[in-house]
Amino acid sequence: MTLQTMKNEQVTIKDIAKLLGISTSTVSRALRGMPDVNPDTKQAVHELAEQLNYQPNLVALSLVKKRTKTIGVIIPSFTTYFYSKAICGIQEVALDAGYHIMVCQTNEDYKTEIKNIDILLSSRVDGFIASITRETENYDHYTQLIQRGIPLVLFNRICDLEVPKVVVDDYGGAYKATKHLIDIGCTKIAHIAGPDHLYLCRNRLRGFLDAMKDHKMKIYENLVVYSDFSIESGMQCGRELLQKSVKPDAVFAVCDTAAYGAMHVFKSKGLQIPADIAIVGYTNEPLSELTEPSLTTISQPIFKIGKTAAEMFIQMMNEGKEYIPETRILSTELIIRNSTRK
Amino acid sequence: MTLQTMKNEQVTIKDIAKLLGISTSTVSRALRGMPDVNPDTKQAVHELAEQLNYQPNLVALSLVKKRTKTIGVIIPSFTTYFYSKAICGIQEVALDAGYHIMVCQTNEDYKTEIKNIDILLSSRVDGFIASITRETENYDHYTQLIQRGIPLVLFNRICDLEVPKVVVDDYGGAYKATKHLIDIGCTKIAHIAGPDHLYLCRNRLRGFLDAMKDHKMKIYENLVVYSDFSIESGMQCGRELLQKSVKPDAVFAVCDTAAYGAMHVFKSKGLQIPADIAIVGYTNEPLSELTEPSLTTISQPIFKIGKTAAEMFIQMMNEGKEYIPETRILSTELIIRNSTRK
DNA sequence: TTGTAAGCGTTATCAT
DNA sequence: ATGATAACGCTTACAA
Repeated sequence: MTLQTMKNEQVTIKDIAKLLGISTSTVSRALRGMPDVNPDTKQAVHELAEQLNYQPNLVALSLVKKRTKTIGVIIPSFTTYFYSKAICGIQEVALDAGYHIMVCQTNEDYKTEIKNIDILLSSRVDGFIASITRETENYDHYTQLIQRGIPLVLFNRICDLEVPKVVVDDYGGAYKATKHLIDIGCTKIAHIAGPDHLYLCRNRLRGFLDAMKDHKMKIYENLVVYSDFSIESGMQCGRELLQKSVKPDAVFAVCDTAAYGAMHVFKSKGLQIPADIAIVGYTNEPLSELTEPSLTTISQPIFKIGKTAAEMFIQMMNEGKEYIPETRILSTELIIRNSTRK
Repeated sequence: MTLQTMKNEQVTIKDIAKLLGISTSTVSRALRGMPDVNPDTKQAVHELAEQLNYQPNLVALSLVKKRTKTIGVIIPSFTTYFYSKAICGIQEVALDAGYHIMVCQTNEDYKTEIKNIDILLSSRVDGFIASITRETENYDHYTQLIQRGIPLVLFNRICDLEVPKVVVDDYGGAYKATKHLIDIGCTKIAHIAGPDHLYLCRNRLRGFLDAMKDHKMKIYENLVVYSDFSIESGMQCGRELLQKSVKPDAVFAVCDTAAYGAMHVFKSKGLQIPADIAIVGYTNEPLSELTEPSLTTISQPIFKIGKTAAEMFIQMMNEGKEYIPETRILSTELIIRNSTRK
């Protein structure tokens, strides 16, 4: 019966030391491959560690090093494709760099956002990668992090703070989408916007408006309606638009899900897409290829957004105070599908 | 300038003790609301703690208590609706019980599954809630956990181990789905199955076959084709089915995503759904309501699955060796939509 | 009611 | 090249 089968407990550096009749410091040094340790000792330690299936106790390490190598990630929702995909990117980079992630969702609730930060803080995460809720208008909880010198990277849903950020070119994407609708001959173009105090939404709205202006299109102010990104609110917006005095012949939606909702309403009212009304979304979710008709959209490099955010986080950790916040803007691509192929 | 603004470091029990001129043990006791501590002292401690914004250091607590109050969660993929929703349920219960979760995805890769367990183990998670990959055929890594007395709860994708499990009534759901197709008059019913060594898939297949037998339907063996759950493989299966000598007039798919793929292929080949071919899926993803036609499906209480798994985990943690593994089978519901409304 | 001291698993600073 | 020892922040006997 070996040591490990005898007791349930994980093997520690002490066990190895005792078994080898040496001190824990020597074992520690050997394990970490430090110089100034006898090759024979080193080998013996490694062999025994292997044999006993020794796993360093990260909890103890965290306590002494005063850092947990854990990144707190705050997102609005797990079930939104964008965020689940972004997490993939974050985790890939994090694990490669020896970091773990701990993810909390806010459910778009400001209070929950604050609570999540607190929860993660008491777990002593080394810092945060976050996307703010659509409700958040007060950034004190984030400002406090900055003041306390706790690394913070914002992605996608950012706000006006002196921290590294990763976003896509929301303005440019929206501009491209709108121009595309103009190019195919639409004249009464509507926009299903998102929550107004998110930069992301304002930028997409600006891109829409500027594209319209630049191409001398008449802007119908009441053809801009507001959604909360969800399918349901997309449906609501679709219904709203159909009741306007000016009937739109195209819609640019702030995201694919809102577009799905609107599209569904249009079809159920007997409208032909794109003949009667063309639609463009934003994000390029996997299903956008399969909707009927398939959805023209702006694709975002979501995985890369996550990766970039994590890379910036780790750089920030490594460089400490020297690190100068930078905003990385990734580019988007117009994917033309049947919802705009007249 | 107060203590906390002076130094970046988090306030500790020592700081409070020093400031109050008492010992750390008293502070600790006061903070935890233990009896036998002078009400005045207790109040002073609480007030100062509040004022200094003291947050207990969970890392230190974990070290002394030899448990981290963290659950390792292993899922095939973040971006699959089912798992992201299940995580919501898990996290809700976990947070309420003072637990944190640390989620890793396997990407359906067996080696990654093993690696994830290792990673989480070195973080000293208290146990695991897991769904195995579709590749996993060897369960040694899980058996080792059990032997070491580390709590494990399996959900959805389970295997034959003596641990608590949460599943839906896969057999019954499949039976209901198939019977529905029979009821509406289909006679050549195909099944898009999933990876054969997942119980979940075998049970759905059995449910399908039994429903057919019980209703004296002719079973066309080569109308059972295998997918890997993805949209793409659903498309592949759809194409396959159309090439069979016997043309199916209905399909029961192992999951909604595979159904989406098949549906897309059928439509692109000019088939009318459900007139030419009816379709039923499994899971009831949010989008299944919006597909064209909307998808009849078996809805699963995903959030509840997650919650139940977490509840069982916590019960297991609390009861320790006394806990007797139990398998909770949640029921499903047939949601009839247009893909089967002839 | 409160304080002292040991311990959780590790690293780091001195000695030796 | 190696060993003691203190420290990380907290809990917990045991003393007082």
